Formats: sequence, structure tokens, C-alpha cells
Amino acid sequence: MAERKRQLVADELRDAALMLLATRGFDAVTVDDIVAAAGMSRRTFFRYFASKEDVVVQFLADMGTDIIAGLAARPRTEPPSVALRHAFWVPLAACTDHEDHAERARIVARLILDTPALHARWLERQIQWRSALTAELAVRHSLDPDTDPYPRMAAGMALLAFDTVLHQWPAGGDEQRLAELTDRAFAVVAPALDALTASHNAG
Amino acid sequence: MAERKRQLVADELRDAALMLLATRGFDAVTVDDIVAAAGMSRRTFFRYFASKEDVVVQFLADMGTDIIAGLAARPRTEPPSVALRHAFWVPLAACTDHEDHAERARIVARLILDTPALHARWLERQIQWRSALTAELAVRHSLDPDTDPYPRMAAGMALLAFDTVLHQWPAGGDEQRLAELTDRAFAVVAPALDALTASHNAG
DNA sequence: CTAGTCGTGGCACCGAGTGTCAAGAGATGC
DNA sequence: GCATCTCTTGACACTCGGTGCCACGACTAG
Repeated sequence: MAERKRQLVADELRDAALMLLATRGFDAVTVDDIVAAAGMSRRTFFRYFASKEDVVVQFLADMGTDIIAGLAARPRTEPPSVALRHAFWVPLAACTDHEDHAERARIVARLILDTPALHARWLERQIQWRSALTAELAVRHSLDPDTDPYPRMAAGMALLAFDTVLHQWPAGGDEQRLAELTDRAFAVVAPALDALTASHNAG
Repeated sequence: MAERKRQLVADELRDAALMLLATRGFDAVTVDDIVAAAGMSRRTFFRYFASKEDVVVQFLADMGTDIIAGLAARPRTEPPSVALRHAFWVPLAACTDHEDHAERARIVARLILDTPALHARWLERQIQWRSALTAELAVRHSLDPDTDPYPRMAAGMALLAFDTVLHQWPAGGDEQRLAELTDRAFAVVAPALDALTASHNAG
């Protein structure tokens, strides 16, 4: 009951923020502007979001856990490139499901790529995902993540593919090409990802 | 003449900052602490460094340009993995040349990896390098960096290898292993980097 | 000795983010 | 219905990073 109200307030804040940020740009909007538009106090804003950047980046909060869970759900017999591509594709496809959700996601993507401060936060988030992915890949292939560079770098390559897709997405127009972009990006890193099976058996 | 004094002041500031930051931690040291230790005014600090993070990150300013220049200097007949590994190895080896310079570099590396704010800046710097590397790789292989994902991802993979080396460097003890770490890291991404020659001729 | 230039310090200011406290809205118990 | 307890909110004050502005002092040219 109180939880719904909390979510409602957060949504109100987030919508007001996204609208202002997308139109005026990140740096030209202060937190006071946002709370004025949402009709709340400055202090309340920081109770719901840890920082101004957080309003935008929190948008991708669940995506990370979904990716990890998706990877864990893939059968271990699958080559790394395939398992990782599927794990990343699921939340990416979810973004394009709902019409308004997709448009908002593109706004967020643009905003993140255009704003240095947000880009930095997005990169930090990526690093968190990479840590989790590294751990998952380590157990998946029975490797020590501290000594063997493969798990960390495999996770990094998957994120690199994901980042490339995100970079090309707002630029192009069609949404259907998202799948194609994803396939092409993962195809580039696939040779290195799947070279594990040989080097693993060898080393 | 005046240039030497500028450099002298900057060094003074940087040394004082690094000493405090390394011992007390990044967040526990204010700019006022730094300028007090260096015997200068707060305003002067920001004339030499754009931000508190900049004191640490500027340490790696020249490295990026060196890497790009190093890549441009490699013969085009070289496979991408070899050319990139050499380009990254040169400034990395330079860090280990001078004794004190090496120790300071390790302090900086630790500081960057341990501090979220600095880590974010380092990632931003990496992105700048990636842009330059992408452009260089694009002309190097006659590809369009906007449509073909390879240049961007190849640059990203090289940086991923570099980042992995930096991550493993302060953890281990020996400096001689730096070359070994670099070789191993680049060996992981080499299959994807050198798959270009086949896909390029095919596509 | 004077005039122009440049680095510097001091000051005021903005914006992000935090701690603290009082007031109000509900839910609960009598 | 009323007291009470809790949870959220708003307001104020404060710290700190960062910037604009201006005046002072040093250094140089004529």
C-alpha cells in the first residue's frame, strides 16, 4: 500500500526529470528545476535518487540482474558466444516490446551517450555487470577469475558488443535492426569468446 | 622560462595531492587539504587541474597519444593483434623504466581502481582513447567506423586487454611479469582481432 | 620611473549532496 | 472520538567541488 505510493512518487519524479533532461540537456537542468516540475521538495528527490545521474541510470538497474540470470539459465554446453548473445538479447528485446517504453529507452540511450557525466555512470554500471558476469563465467567454465584473464575479458567483450549496439541504436532509425545489430556485434567477438574451448582443453 | 615555473607549480601540487590521496584515500581528502599541504590557494589548484580527479587521471594524459602514435607507426601488414599489442606495450614499458616513476604509477593504479569516482574518470579516458583508436583502425583497414562495428570493437578489445593488465598489475608483485600479463591478455582477444582479415575479404 | 602583462589570492557565488529536526498524514489501540 | 506512534515530507543549514570576478604584486619593456 505504502509501497505503491513510493513507486508513484518515484515515477512522477523520474518522468519530470526525463522530460526536462531530454529537452534541455543534462547540465542545463538543476535538481531544483526537476522538483519544481514534479511539485516536490529538493530533499525528497535525494531520498528517491542518490544523485542527479541516478535518475537516468537507475533506468537500467534491473537489466544487469536480468542479464546475469539469463546467462545462468543457458545450458553450459552452449558456446560462450551464443550463451552471452542470448543473455544480452532478452532484456534488449524487452526494451522494444512496449511502444512508449521503447521510445523512452531511446531517449535514455541518447542522453547517456551525449552526456559525459552520465556516460561515466553508465560505464561504472557496466563494470558492475562485468564483475557479476566474470564470476558467472568463471564457475561456468571452472576457471579462476583472479589468475585466468578469460572470464573477465569474455565478460568485457560481451559488454563491448552490447555497448556497440547501444551506440548504433539511436543513430539508425528502424527498431527491427536491433536484432541484426546485436548479431553483428557478437559475431565480431565470437572468435575470441569461443577460442576458450580450445585453449581451455589445452591449458 | 615561465613554462618551467608552471610545470614546477603543477608538480608541487600533484606531489602533495598524490601523497595525501594515497595515504588517506580519495574521499577523505579535500582540495583545501591539498592546497594547504602545497602552500597555495584553492583557486590556483583549479587553474592547473580541472577537477580533483584530474590530478590523478592527468597522470595518464600522454599515454593515450603515445598509444595512438605507436599504432600509426606500426606497418599495416602486421596483424591487428600484434600491432595493437605493440602500441600498448610501449607506454606500459615506459612506466616501469624509472624506479620512482614505476612506484608512483602503481600508486596511481591502485588509487584509480579503488576509488569509484576515479575509476569513472579512467573509463572516460579509455573511451576517448577508443575513439581515437577506432579512427586509426578504420583508416588502417579501410573500413567505415560508423557502419562497421569492427574498428570500434577492436579498439575496445585492445583497451579491455590493457585494463585487465592494469587490474592484475598492482595485485601481483613482480614487475617483470608485466610483459607476460600483457601477452596473455592480448592473446585472449587476438582471435577476434585477427578474424578481420578473413571477414574483411569475405564481406 | 612608468605602463602593460601575467600569475596569484581572495571573495562571492552556484549546484550537488547530506544531516537534522519539526510538522503533517495515516494507521493503531483505547 | 481521541491519543499515539510511525513514516514521509519539507525546510534549513552545512560541506565540498567548481567558477567568475577583481584587485594586488611581480616581472618586463620602453
